Amino acid sequence: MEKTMDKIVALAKARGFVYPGSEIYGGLANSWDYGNLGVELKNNIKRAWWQKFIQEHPYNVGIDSAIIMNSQTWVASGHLKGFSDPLMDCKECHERFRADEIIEDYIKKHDIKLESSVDAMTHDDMKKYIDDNKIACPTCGKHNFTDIRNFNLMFKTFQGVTEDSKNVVYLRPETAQGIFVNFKNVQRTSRKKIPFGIGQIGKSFRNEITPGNFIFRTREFEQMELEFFCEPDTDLEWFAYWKQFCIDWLKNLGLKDEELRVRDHDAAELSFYSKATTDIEFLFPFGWGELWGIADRTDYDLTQHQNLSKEDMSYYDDEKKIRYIPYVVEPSLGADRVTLAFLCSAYDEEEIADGDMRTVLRFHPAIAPVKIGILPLSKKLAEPAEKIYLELCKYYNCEYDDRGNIGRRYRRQDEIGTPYCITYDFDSETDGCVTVRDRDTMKQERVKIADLKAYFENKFIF
RNA sequence: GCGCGAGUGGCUCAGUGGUGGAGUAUCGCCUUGCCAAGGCGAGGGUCGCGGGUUCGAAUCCCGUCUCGCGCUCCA
Repeated sequence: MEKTMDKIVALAKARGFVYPGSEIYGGLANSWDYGNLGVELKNNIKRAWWQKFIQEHPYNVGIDSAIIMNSQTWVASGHLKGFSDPLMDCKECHERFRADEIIEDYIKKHDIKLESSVDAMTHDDMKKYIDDNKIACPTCGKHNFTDIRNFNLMFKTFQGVTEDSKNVVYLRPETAQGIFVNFKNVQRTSRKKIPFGIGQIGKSFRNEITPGNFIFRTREFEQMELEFFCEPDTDLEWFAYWKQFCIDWLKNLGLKDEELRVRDHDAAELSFYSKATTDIEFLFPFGWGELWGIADRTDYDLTQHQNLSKEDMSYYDDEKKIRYIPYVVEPSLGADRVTLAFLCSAYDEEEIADGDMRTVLRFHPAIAPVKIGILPLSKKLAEPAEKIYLELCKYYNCEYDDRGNIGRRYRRQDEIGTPYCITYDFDSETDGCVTVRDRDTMKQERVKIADLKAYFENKFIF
């Protein structure tokens, strides 16, 4: 079986997982909408994350912070500076470069010492320096660049009705900062002692120049982040702990060993704030892609906020009688890309009889958008079957379908990844039983209608 | 932003100057009664948009928009 993005994107659209965004207006590049099944799948995944990381984890609590924050937040976090790149194009060969990098390369090559650092230069300074020194295009060797334009990767907007620069605000590029600025609040109200963690699920926005690969990289995306606060010098132990915890979560929900790999960042790749970073990657049809970044952020963020806000971010340990700014280990997971990973992993085409193919999404029952399909064998049996549906959908997301023949309806449920189908047949009238068919084993079992709720009780937990 | 490619029912596509089609999907009826069956029928498209050439344009020409892929970015 060949698993391709084309097939998965087509199935996603055809069955209501994901549609192209704003389609009736010709679409909007790289925006996607979750459909009737997609929202169930994604919600189930988010719920599964919340359950293991917050609800069942004695150390952690959750919050939900605002998307638009005081802009000082982004000064402290470094985003206002670091997310902004001076870009220019070579008019000769149309390659695009970062002006600061071209200058850095040039001074390194010629062993020149600048009076001030490149970071301190304005765009005009950089342009002038490049022109004065006739720095050549690294690709074609000519010197004919466009002006430098600023690419800020944060979405900018205005709070209030006037477009006054004083009111400039940004859509958050990560959910983490909403946790850091609330560190004191949550610690106080939850009465947690260190070590403890604060988790959050929410949308973030980055004006990426190159998004792509379906919902893998989009400008608007959802994150599931945990910021775990611990004592300095215990960070590496917790780093290892969370790394394993994340891997276990993915595997328990059905991702396979051969689809996952763990990649540690080397020194050159590490972000300025991070002491250690590990990516958990998934093998998508287009190649390996990062799902989960686990970073040791040290005390960087809390220190930055303390310095800028003048608010004390330290924690006092009553038992050890020591005061410190906590270290932070951050497992950060992309909700959209992990949804895509589960979709890709679940996709299967199977030959069930000679030449008879079916497409199956083998979701773990816990994340399957529809848990039970209820299918009367004949339309004449619609009424009692509907009664079963109305009872079961109080507990599980169910779908009732009496259209077309029974085989077609089974296949349809297979295609959306429904783990169980209930068939009400003519015998049900007399023996009070229905047939429950398992998606993966294709085995059928007679179950008393009265026992159905209990029968499914433990099928959808993980 | 640059380069390449593509826009015709929900989907896949045919139609290359003369009254817009097929398969599939959807919906209805009949038949069947446990794995995409059969029959009959229905709905659904100003052919991305604008202009030009022509008696006549989905088709030729010009422009434009949108999408996809690649590149620079992914603190």
